[in-house]
Amino acid sequence: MDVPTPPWRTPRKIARQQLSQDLIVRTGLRILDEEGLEALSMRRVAQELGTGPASLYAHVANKEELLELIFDEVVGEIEVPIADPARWRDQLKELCWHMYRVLGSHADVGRLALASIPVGPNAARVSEAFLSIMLAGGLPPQVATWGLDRLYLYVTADAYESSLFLAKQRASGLELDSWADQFFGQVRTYLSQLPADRFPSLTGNVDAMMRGDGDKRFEFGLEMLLRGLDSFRD
Amino acid sequence: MDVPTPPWRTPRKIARQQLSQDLIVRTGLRILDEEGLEALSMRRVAQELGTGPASLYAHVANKEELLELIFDEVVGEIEVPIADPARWRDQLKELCWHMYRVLGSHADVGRLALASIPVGPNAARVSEAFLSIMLAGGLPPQVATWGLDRLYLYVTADAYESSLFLAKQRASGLELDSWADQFFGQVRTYLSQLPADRFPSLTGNVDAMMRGDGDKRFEFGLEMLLRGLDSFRD
DNA sequence: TAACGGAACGAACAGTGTTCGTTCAACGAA
DNA sequence: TTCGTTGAACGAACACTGTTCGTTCCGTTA
Repeated sequence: MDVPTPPWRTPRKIARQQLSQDLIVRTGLRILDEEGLEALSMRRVAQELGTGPASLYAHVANKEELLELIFDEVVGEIEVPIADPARWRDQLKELCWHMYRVLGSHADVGRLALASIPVGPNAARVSEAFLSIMLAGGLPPQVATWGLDRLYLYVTADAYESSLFLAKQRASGLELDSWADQFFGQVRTYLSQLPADRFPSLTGNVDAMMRGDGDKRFEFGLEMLLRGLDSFRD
Repeated sequence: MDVPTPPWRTPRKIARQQLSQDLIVRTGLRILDEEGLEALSMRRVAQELGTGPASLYAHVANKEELLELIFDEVVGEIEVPIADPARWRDQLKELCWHMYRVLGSHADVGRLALASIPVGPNAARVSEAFLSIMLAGGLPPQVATWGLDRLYLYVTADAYESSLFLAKQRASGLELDSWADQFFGQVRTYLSQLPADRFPSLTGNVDAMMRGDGDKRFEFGLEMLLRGLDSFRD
């Protein structure tokens, strides 16, 4: 025989739901994947979990921490190899590509890529892999550690830039192909119409400027970096 | 003998002020330099100009456009050389360093560096300089244009990352040196305390990981890129 | 059983970018 | 000179944001 709730007491909707940091992070990542970074607010996450935004703060310090946790969650998808001295260059390349693809598969995550210091548990794991590969390849420790720093910056910067393009495409409401045609068509027109006397190199190489998609440019830059890194070998 | 304003008409504070896009951009840049990116809101700019935020929209489409214009204003400070075939490598290096320094002198501008497609008038001027130097150095057009793309990404990404550190320092309320000691001390401790069996490379090279300030790392990465670029010469 | 501590929660705060409708002022035509 | 037009300038308001503060709930321990 329960005593009925007095009418002056606000009834709760449901029994309190158990939250956890992991649940919040996974929910955030799902929202980001499906709706984009702009849709990822504390309220949106809370709504998805059937609660209010204030409840999230028992598990994450603030939104910034949530974003860092989400990014590290994604980095957790990166599989890392065991270093092989005979294949260190290929392994570095493959690892960079793998990272590039994982970040690209959660498109808007690129926008978080440069926002955090790589000290999450998964980022440390990936850093260890990078470093061990370079050390196995005979690079001096200082070259390897700085190489790690710069390669990580390169991959995350490329991811960041790609995510910006994607945001523009999404904001346009167009399909990716339509948007790309339009956007890059505009860039081409802009370059073509620059005054040739002041911009002879740009106007004279518009085709070369426009050639190559994101993959090709990433590949080219990576090759630059790896060749440069190789030149520091003893 | 003027007729007095009727009391039912809201009196204007002052005579209407003439605004211009240039004035808004310069004001925005000043606020960003003095108070940081977080303080740069439409309201803050409008306040500084003695008006309301809605007035700015007669001159800039939205905040995003204002930030792009501010960035291009800063890029306008970059002096570009005339390409010299005999010194193309040095010239590239100097241009990158010059750009690095200009971006660094407006510290929070780095946060805008990756946000815009480099098609502003000043960005085009800098792009032309990069490209002409590489072409003068004998690089094939495709290598030069992709090299431009990747070098630009590198410099702006480094600026972005640096500005993040600066934001953390500013948020801490500490002086730069105090904050750096504390922050990097924490990173060092974190690395040192990773389990050595799972992170042998990181834990075995903490000193090398921590060595080198931003300038050194930028220099190293730039050297990687330039050596790599050189390897593509015919 | 009562007290404690941490999780969960709602209300509210201060702030954001932007839009909408209005006012102002300059300019050109009649 | 007057009137109409147009674009700049403006204020009020909207919808939204991250976060804090105070309260309630619930599990654990003494």
